[in-house]
Amino acid sequence: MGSITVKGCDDVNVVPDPDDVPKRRRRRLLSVDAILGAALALVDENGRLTMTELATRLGSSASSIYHHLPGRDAILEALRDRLGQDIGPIPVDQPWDAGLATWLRRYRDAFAAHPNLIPMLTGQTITDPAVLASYEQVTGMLLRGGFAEDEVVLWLSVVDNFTLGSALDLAAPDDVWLPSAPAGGASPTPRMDAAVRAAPRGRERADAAFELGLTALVAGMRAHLDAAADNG
Amino acid sequence: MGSITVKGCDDVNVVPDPDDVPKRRRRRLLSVDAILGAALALVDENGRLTMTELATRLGSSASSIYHHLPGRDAILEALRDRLGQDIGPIPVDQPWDAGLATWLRRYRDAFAAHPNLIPMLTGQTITDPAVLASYEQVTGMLLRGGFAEDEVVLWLSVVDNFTLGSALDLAAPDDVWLPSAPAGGASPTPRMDAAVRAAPRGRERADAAFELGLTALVAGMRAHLDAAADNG
DNA sequence: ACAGTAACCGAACGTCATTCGGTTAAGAGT
DNA sequence: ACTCTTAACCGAATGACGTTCGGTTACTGT
Repeated sequence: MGSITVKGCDDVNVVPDPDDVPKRRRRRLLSVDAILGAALALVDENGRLTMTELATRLGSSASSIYHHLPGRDAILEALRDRLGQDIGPIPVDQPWDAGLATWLRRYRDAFAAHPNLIPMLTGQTITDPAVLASYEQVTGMLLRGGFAEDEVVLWLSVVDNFTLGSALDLAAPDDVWLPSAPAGGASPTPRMDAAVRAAPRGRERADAAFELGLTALVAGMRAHLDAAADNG
Repeated sequence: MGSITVKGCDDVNVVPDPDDVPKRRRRRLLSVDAILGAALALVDENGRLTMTELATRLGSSASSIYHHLPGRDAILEALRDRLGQDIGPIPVDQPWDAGLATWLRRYRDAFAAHPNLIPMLTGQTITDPAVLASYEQVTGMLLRGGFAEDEVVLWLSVVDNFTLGSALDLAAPDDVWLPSAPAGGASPTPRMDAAVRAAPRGRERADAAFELGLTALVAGMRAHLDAAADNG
C-alpha cells in the first residue's frame, strides 16, 4: 500500500480513537463524523450536496467545514469509502460461487441504501483499506475456485461493472421501462410495451433484474471454468 | 410513445428536413448540429463542458447558444441520443445469443468512442426513437429465442446495466487495478497484487473484461433458458 | 494569568449556467 | 424597392455555487 493517496487529505477516514477526540481544542459543533452524517442525509433527501445547505443543516458556516475536510470532493470520497465499509467482510467458508454471490448482494445492498449517492461517485474508485481487503479476499476465493491468475482481475472487473451498473439502475428514473401510453395510433414498440406491462416496476424490477443477472453471471463463470478444465 | 417528453425542449432531435434549413431567418454561425459537434469535441478533449468554452470554440457568445438549444442539459441529452444512434440497427437474421452479443458490443463501442461523456449521462435514459426501435428489436429477438414475456424486461435491464457499467469502466481511472508498489513492508493485498500484475491494464483490461463478461452473461442466459425448458 | 492556536465566522472571489434588453439583418409581404 | 417582422446574435447582469482569506472567539497547556 501507500501507493494510493487521497489528494490533499490523508486523514479523512479517521479511526475513532477515544484519545483523539478530547485532545482537540474547541470542538463545539462540527466534527468529521457529524459533517459526513449530515452530508449523507442531505444527499439521501435532496439528491444533491451543496456546501451552503450542508452548513445550514449543521448550524454553522460553510467556511467552517473546510477546517475539518479539505473540500466537497473529500466529502464525497469519504462517503464512498464509508459506503464500502458497509459491505463488510466476505464469508470465507463458502465455495467461490456462493461466496461471490453473497459478496455482490451485500455490495449492491450497500449502494441501494443510498441510491442518490451513486451517480455522484461514478468514475471514482474505492481506496478504503477495508474495501481493498475484501477485494483481496475475493481474489483468494476465485483462485481457490480454480480461476487462472491472469483472469482473476478481469472477472473482478466484470462483477464490479455489473454491480455498479445495477446500482445505477436504482437511481435512474424508470422512463424506458415504464409502459408507454399508446397515443391514439399504434405504438412503434408493441412487443416492448407488452413486455414492460408484464414485468415488475421500479425498485422491484431493479431488484429482480439484479438477482437474475447475478445468477446468470455466476452460471456463466462456472461454465467458463468447466470449459477451461476440459481444455487444459 | 408520446409519454416521454424531453423537458423544456421538444425539438432537440430535429430530423434533417431539407425544406426546414433554408427557411430559417439568419443562419450565420450557429446551428444545432454545429453546437453538438463542438460540444462533443469539447467533452472528448477536456472531459467537461462549459457554455463559455463552447461559445469560444464556436466563435460566438454563450447566450447565443440558447436560441438553438434550451440549455446545457439539453445539449447532454442530445449527445446521449446521438450516441445511441451510433449503435445502429441490430441484425435480425441471427439467433438471439449471437444477435444480443453483437448489439451489446456495438452499444459499448458507441460509448467507448467518447469515454469522457459517459459519466455525464448516468442517471438519464435514452429517449431517441432510433434507440427505442432497437430495444423493440431486441425484445422481439429474445421472445423468439424462447424467453418468457414477463422476464424479457428483466434481461434487458441486466444487459443494459452490465454494458453501462462496463462503459463507465472505460472512463474511470485504473487505480484499484494498477499494481500497487510494495512500500517496504509486505502488502496487505498480496494475492490481488499478483493477479493485477498478471492481467492486462487500462483500455486492454476493460476490453478483455467486457468480452469475458459478455460471454459469461450470454452463457448464463442460455443455461437459464434450458432450465426453464426442462421444468416447463 | 497568559500565550498559542483550533474552531469558527462573514465577506469576498472566481466560475459557472442562465436571463434580459437591445441590435442587426434576412426575408416576407406589398 | 421599401418596409416590417422577427430570427439570430451580443454584452451585461443575475444568482448559485465552491472555495479562500482575514479576523475573532474561547479552549488548553503552562
